Amino acid sequence: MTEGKGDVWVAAGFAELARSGVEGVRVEVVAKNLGVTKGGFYRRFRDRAALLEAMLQNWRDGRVAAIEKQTALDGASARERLKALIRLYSERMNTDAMAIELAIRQWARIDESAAAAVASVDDARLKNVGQLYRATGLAPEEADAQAFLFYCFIFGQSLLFPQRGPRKRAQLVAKSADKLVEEG
Amino acid sequence: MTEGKGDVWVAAGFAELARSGVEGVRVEVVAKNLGVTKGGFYRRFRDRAALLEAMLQNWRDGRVAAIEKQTALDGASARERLKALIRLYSERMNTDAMAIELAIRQWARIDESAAAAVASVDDARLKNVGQLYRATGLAPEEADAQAFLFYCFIFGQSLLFPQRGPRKRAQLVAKSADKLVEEG
DNA sequence: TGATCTTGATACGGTAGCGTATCACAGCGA
DNA sequence: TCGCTGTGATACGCTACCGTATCAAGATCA
Repeated sequence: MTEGKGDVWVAAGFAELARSGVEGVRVEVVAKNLGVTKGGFYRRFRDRAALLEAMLQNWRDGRVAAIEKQTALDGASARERLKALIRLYSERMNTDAMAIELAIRQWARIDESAAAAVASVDDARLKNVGQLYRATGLAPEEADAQAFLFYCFIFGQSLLFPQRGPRKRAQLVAKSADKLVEEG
Repeated sequence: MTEGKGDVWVAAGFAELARSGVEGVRVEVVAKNLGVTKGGFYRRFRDRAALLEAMLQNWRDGRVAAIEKQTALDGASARERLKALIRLYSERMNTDAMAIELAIRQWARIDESAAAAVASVDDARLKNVGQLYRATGLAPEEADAQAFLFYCFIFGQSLLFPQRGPRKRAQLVAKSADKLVEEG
C-alpha cells in the first residue's frame, strides 16, 4: 500500500507541525520541503486530511509504544525509571517531540480525532506511570494522583519554558523533579 | 484614537482565538461575528497584524493586573490566597480564559512579540506567587521552585484535561492541590 | 524494441483570505 | 434645502492553497 514511502510525507508533515502547528502543514509546503512538487502527494494520500490522519495514527502508536517501553521495569527500580523519565522529558526538551506534542494538543481542541488520539496516549501514560508509582509503595489512589501531578509538571514545564531557558530552568526543574519522585 | 470602539474588535478577536487559535482569527470571520462586513475593520486597524498586536497588549496588561490583584494580601493568609488561586484556575477551567492562554502560548512558539508578552506575564506570575510562598515561610529558592511547580500544575492540568473531565478530574485536582499548598 | 507502469511536473479551476478603492447613505450644520 | 462628514457595504485585484487532470520521462518486462 502506501506504507513504506508514505512515511516520508508523514515525517515531513511532523517537521512542519512542530514548526508551525497544524495549520502550517500545507500540502505544497510539505512537498517543497521534500524537494518535490505536490504532484506526487496526491498519489500517496487522498487529500490533506488523509495525511493528517496518518500522522495522528503514527503519533498515537509511537507514543503508546514508547511509554510502555520507557516504563518497563527491566532491572531498574521504579524510582530510577521515574527519574529517568523526567530527565528524558525535561532535559532534552523543546525537541521536535515536545513541539509536536503541544501542537497536537492544540489541534485536539478543535479536531475530534486528534482529541481521541490524545486521550489514548494520555490514558496509556497515566496508567503506566501510575503503576510505576504503585511499585514504589504508594497506594493506588495516591499513585494515580502522583502520576497526574507528574505529567502536569512535564507539560506545564514545556509551556512555561517555550525555549530552553538559560540555566535558571535547570535549577527549577531539578528541584521540582526531586519533589516529584523523592517521596521521602 | 481607536480606544473605545476598537475594543469590540479585540473582544471578538479573543472569541475566535479561543475557538480556533491564532490562525482562526481572520478579518472577515471576526467581522461576520460582529454582524458587520470587513469594510469597517480597516478603519480601526491598519491590518490584521494590528488587531493581533492590540489583542496581545490587551491580554498582557490584563493578565499582569489580574495576578497582582489576585495575590494581594488584604487580610487573607498567603496559604488561603494560594488555595483560592488554584481553585480559580482549575475549577473554573476551560473557560475562554484558559483557551486563550493556551492559544497564545502556541502562538508564541512562532511569533516573537507573542513570546515577549507571554514572558512578561510569566515573570509577573512567578514573581507574585513566589512572594506568596515566601510569605508562608519558605526560603526564597524553595519558594521560587514551588511557584514554578504551582504553574506547571495549573497549565499542565489544562493540557491534560482539554474538556472538563467527568469527575475523576475533580479528585485528582483536589489531591494535587493539597500537595501543592499544604506544606505539611 | 515496443508496451505498460510508475512517478513526478505542469497546468487548471475553484475558494478563502488580505488589503484597497469606491460608493451609498444617514446625520448634521449652514 | 444643500453640501459635508463619517461609517459601513460593495467591488476589485492579488496571493496562497486545495484538488484534478494531463503530460513527460524513466523503468520494467515481453
